[in-house]
Amino acid sequence: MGTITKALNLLNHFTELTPSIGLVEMTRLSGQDKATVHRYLTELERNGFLEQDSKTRKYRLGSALLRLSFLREKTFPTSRIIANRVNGLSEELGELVHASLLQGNRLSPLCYRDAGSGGTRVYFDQADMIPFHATASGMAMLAFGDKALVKNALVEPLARFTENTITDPKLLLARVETIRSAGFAFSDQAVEVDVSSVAVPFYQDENQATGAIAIAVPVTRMNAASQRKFVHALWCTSEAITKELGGSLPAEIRKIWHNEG
Amino acid sequence: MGTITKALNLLNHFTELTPSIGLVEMTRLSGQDKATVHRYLTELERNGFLEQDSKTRKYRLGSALLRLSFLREKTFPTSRIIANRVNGLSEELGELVHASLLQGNRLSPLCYRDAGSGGTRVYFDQADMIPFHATASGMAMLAFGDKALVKNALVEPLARFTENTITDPKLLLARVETIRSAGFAFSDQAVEVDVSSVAVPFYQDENQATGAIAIAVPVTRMNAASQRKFVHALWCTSEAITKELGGSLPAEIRKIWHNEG
DNA sequence: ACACATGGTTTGAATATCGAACCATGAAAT
DNA sequence: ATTTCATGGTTCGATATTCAAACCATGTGT
Repeated sequence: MGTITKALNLLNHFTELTPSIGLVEMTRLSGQDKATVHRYLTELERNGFLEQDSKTRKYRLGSALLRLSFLREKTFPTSRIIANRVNGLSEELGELVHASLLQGNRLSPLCYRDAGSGGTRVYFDQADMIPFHATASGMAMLAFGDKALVKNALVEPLARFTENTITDPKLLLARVETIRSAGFAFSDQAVEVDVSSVAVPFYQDENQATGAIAIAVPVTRMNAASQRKFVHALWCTSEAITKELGGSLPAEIRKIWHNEG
Repeated sequence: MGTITKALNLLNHFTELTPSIGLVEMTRLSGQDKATVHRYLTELERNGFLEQDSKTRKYRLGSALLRLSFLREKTFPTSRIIANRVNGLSEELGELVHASLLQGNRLSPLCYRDAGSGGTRVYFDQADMIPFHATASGMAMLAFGDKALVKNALVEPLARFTENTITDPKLLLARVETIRSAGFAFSDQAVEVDVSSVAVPFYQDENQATGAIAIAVPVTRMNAASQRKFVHALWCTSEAITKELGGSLPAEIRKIWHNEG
């Protein structure tokens, strides 16, 4: 692991709950030496990736990120494309729809839209990390993303969120296989009681999935018929997103989706 | 200059016109060795700061930037705060208002809003770099930002855009002094014929300006009376932005603005 | 088949990074 | 006022990473 990776990893310690971090705290979080961390932090700051509060001396994410994110979105509008489709689907179905993007071993929410059907809404927290083994989106990534993801998901014991969370690695692998042949991922109250989801992957190229789009509903609204409807809608939307992103569905995926549809 | 800075600088070569760059091209642009650049690029890619097109093998800005930008904006909503004020001011005056942020030696546009009064609009290009010596915003940064900016602005010869562009370093320094005592920056057709602007800085702390907010109008609508109106409006808006960003106006600035207002 | 450009990899030599120990400052506590 | 603790920040010799030149592999147009 090179210097650049180590430095950039510091940025991942900023979260919604800890938006600014001091030097010593960051050394604790990263497990590296204080002098090293300090050099990294100041160098990141000089480049606008961090800012330092002049009073508390704590560091926070910097405005260079805004500029580069803007530019990326202007020249390669992933976010806009996906958000449009998410909104469209949510409106069409009247349910909560959300999309997440994979980066490395991290799956993070990109956008969501709740049409607010019937008053019951599902909580969904943005800009945080999504656990792979307990969500439909995460399972979709394990099944259709880079093969290495599965191994990586098992290095740590699987956290339990509810009674339904899969914590046995063997069961998880079996579930991944099921999902692969079904062409969609599903999760029943595995991260939160009363919430069921289905998810499908989308592609930026024709190899591995780069993200997933999911529908989450109160468990009372999920049955065989509604699930079929949701999955079909997701398949269509994913195909549209994939096309707009300049990717294409892998042959085996296309086969499943079109035969079952 | 450390490794991190050199690697991060590669990101700055992506522009709206060159949104994806290959290895050799990047070597040329950065002036560094090919092996080095390749290591940097792959390491940036592994962290999601770049993505590589699977066909052309070119690199483009990655989605980690979206995630981090999102998080920054959620925990420290610079962009939202400024955009709100820009919109408000533009609506109030019916003129084009824009804001830019300083990062290092780079001034880049953050947002703009043209209320579209009278059909005449001013062209404004986002996500690019703003020249310091030829714009009101840039001059505001030279006058009220980090003192080192002025030196840095003079290392290269001053590019000429129109007949009115200041290209003589001595004249530039004199102009900076004028602006400092006036409390606002102005520019008359220095970057584009027929466009006049006024600009004032805003602050995230109480030392140096971190950005500028400006009004650009067709030269026919700029006279002593309208300029006074624009400057006054900018002062109020900057004070509001500065406060919302958690900063405060330096004593000497406050004195000028309140006495003249 | 050939030249040429691209992406990517290897090598010893050079250089920048690492990290233990150190300094400086400020806030509580005695 | 002095001590203590925690913080941010700096120094410097050992060492691990980066550098740059040469090389390989692949694809493309002639």
